[in-house]
Amino acid sequence: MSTYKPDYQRIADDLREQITDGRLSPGDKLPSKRELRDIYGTSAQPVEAALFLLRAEGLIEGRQGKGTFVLERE
Amino acid sequence: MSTYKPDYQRIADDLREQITDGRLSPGDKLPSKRELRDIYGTSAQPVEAALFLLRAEGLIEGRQGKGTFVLERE
DNA sequence: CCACATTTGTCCGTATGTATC
DNA sequence: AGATACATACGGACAAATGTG
Repeated sequence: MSTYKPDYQRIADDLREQITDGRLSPGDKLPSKRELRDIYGTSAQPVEAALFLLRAEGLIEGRQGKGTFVLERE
Repeated sequence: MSTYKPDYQRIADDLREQITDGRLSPGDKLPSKRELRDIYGTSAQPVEAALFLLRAEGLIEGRQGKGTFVLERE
């Protein structure tokens, strides 16, 4: 057995936890993708996948030229 | 205004429709990623993103070495 | 057991488009 | 005009699992 999780999953889990436990509130801006890349020590791809996942979950929304923001809970 | 949709969205929509309207049934195997690439005339990336999305939606499941299969509806 | 082909999953680097400031 | 930032796409690479010989 293995406890391995891909980078994008760890990033998504970490950000999701920050959102659900209130460290990130609706309307808050997430770090930029470049910053997330540096924070997690990966390339752009895992960051993209993590944000893609959280978008699909309806937790965040990206706004071109502005940033990525936490959405209101449905 | 524009009706543009990215490739991965078109692929995901097409496959999702095939699943929900019964052309693809639970247990059925989807075309391989290589085949999907050729079918939709894209590179691997949009195909990956489409399957990633449908996986997140719980519609399909990938099995390494075997293929991608339609799941039972929950 | 080993070699090989197939297939899914993940990651890297790079480039382009679009929108904002 | 330039910098910043998100979104999408291309090409290439390697790991893991499966099946066949």
